Amino acid sequence: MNNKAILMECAKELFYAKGYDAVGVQEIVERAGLTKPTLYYYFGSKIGLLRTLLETRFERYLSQVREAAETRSDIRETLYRLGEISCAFYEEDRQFYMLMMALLYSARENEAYQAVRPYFVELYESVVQAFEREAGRLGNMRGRQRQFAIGFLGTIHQYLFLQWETDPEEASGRIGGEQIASVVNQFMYGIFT
Amino acid sequence: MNNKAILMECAKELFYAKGYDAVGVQEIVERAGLTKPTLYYYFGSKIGLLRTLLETRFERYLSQVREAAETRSDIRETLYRLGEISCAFYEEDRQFYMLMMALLYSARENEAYQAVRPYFVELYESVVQAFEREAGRLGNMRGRQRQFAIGFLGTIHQYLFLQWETDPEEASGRIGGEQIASVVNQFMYGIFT
DNA sequence: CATTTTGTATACCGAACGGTATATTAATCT
DNA sequence: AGATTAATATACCGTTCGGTATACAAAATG
Repeated sequence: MNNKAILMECAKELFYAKGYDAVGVQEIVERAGLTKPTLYYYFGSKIGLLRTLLETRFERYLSQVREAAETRSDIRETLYRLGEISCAFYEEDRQFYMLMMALLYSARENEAYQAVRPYFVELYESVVQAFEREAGRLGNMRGRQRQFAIGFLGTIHQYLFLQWETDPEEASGRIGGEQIASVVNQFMYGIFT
Repeated sequence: MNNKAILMECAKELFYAKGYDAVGVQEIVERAGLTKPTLYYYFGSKIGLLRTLLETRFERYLSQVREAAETRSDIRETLYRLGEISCAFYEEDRQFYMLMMALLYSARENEAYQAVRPYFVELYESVVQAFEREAGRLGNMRGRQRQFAIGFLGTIHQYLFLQWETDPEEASGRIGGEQIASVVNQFMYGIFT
């Protein structure tokens, strides 16, 4: 790993553990075994570091979501695929996933929030699109695609959040396909399944 | 309002807007038109201020939830009541509600997170209890009460989150009973209703 | 080989951080 | 009235904040 990558990794760990605002630039470079000018050389600013981190890590997930949402298939299939992708993203780096969520829920004025927001807006819009493609087939959706999209993403996330509260370290193995199917099922058909 | 209450109100507004860590004690007292020793006289520390704020605002909501969760009735009725209470809590002070969520999603090491966590644990456990009381009647729940509880709270919250993203200011009126019923319905019976 | 570009470090900036020692005023109690 | 307590302010503490001016070494480029 080169110094740029080291800085991003250290920053991610610290942002996750202490929160973006609470982490000092000094702290990041100390963990990386480097000095401040090096960080400023690569990223220009603290928020620049975060932005680079988001760009390199979130974009791949987002493109997978886009593809799944655009692929014309059964809604259940689509939702399952979206669940699968999201779980994989979570498992790839739990810290990063939870950091994203923390940033999403941080204050509006906060520049860290403003940095993640566009990514979540696009994520959300992709999922809305998936539901909209189904609107024709599901006669009773009557403009509730937005509610469904945010509800679905929320359900998936709640599941991962529970998973993580139970076992923050990656002790347990991968999340099984049946589990994803169970969550998708619950979302689609409710709790009496 | 006495100075203690003024300080809490100002702190809440700032914590909501900028995040707990990003707000300085100086900033709070300036907005309140007071000085630091006054704040430290009442709360002892910055985190003490937050703790007092949580205690005075969250406890009431929590006791309502407890009561609703313990009241023996139809599960649908119970969920509706919980939705109602949560919406009321949200509408009573949207800033405070969103601040709570932001704190819940902040980093584990963060003392602000540690301050809110117990409240959410109790909230969660109350709802688990409500589902557990129904376990006998719902034969197919087989130990999924925890998943349902967090799923339900998540669904309600996602709905409020959408509501707030759409209209952060309290421009629109109260959330209607049918809307709550619709969300509870979606949770219970899925999206094909 | 000379020059430019890339990458890294030392040492510093003013500002803001959370918190406090001390003093003073206003209200309460004896 | 005198003593005590509650409530507020002035002025300060050492530390850390994000960021930078400058210098220097290594590597790429002509």
